[in-house]
Amino acid sequence: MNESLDQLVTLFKALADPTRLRMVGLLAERERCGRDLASVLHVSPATVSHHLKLLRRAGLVAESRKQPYTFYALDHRVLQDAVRDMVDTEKVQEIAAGSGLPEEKRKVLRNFFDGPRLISIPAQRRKKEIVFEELLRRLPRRKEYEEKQLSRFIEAIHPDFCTIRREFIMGRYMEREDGRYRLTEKGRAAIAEGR
Amino acid sequence: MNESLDQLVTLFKALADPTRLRMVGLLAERERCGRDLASVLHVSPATVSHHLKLLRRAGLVAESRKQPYTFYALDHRVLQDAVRDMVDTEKVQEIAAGSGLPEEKRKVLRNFFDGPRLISIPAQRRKKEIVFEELLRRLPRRKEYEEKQLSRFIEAIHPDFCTIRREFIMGRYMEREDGRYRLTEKGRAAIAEGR
DNA sequence: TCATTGATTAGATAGCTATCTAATCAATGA
DNA sequence: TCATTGATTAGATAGCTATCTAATCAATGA
Repeated sequence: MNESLDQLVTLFKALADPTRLRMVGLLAERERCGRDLASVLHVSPATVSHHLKLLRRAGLVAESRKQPYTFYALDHRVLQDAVRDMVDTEKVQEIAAGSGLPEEKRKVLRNFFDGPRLISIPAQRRKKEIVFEELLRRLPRRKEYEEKQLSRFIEAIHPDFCTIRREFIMGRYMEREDGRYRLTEKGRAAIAEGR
Repeated sequence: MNESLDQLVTLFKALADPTRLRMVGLLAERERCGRDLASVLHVSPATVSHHLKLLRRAGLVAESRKQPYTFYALDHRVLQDAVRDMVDTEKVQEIAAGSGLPEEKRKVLRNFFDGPRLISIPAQRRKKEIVFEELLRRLPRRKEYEEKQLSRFIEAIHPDFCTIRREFIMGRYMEREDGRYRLTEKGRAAIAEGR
């Protein structure tokens, strides 16, 4: 799940340096030996070797030994695959998601939320739980909320603030006293744990 | 000319860190405020602020203030444009080229070389000069070359090694003594300067 | 066998960077 | 007016990294 994140980071790290990026450009043009690269880039052969190691690690170079030279060329595939992922918004989302919540929660949240707004209140107990904990997380953090204030916050996410406010109490995420609402221990834990 | 290299490096640097890459993923999903990002990513708000600065610098985020929050969202355009450049081999070549040789030389070399091989020997004096200096650069570096050896090296690049070998002498890039060839001062300068 | 030559590795170093805590800022609501 | 809250900045620090020189390796040709 996290592999793809690490792999992408390795790739972007490889490209995140002017010398290496120029190397990539040079190798895209034609294969070149290390000595040539060093002289074109005005760095020492040792430095070229160092950069090649990082490019290799990212899977960007193909090499062929022809004594006394080693010729390096760009392997476009890795670059193109990765780069295509970044154009696809869905794929980009997965990068973050993969290393965050477990599959189940992500799916539920995706189904019931439309960006900032809740589409509908789930009926199933488990799904309801996931959604309500997310709602909790999205509230501005206050030591306590007045009923009117809390309702306003909820309304920004879903019109039926009455039901949701009531569910917060019934689910023991919040407790109410004198018309004031406060997070319970369980509520605070859900916020912290969820993410 | 170099702007595009620097811009790309800035972009890849922005993406070359697991925390930031996850931020990009999260912001691709929907806009989020700083506090949320901090809690999802398990880092301090200060760290989020730091990363946002780098993402902003790369042109990756759009923000909208809604007291007391600032909401950040991914601006896909920059990412997609840049990333598309990397899929296009020609564009990638330009990255390196732009920050190397002047326009004229690049054009001549592109026209007369097909990767590792010389297509034809230019007739125009200026173009000939550019091409011969490139040939010189591509020879294995030796203190001196025997005629046969030199011919073999040249032949790997173009079949008419006789003409080219002769031109090396006539252009004063090399001098010949006892059937042995050596680079002149001018020859060495051309190699060093050219790149 | 030894000198040459391209590539890599080891070791050093200056400069960068991800992260934190603490301080400050800016807006809000009590 | 003051406490709260989210965001940013200042300053510190541990760890990373681009680069170099020097040493070593590996193949070749004299």
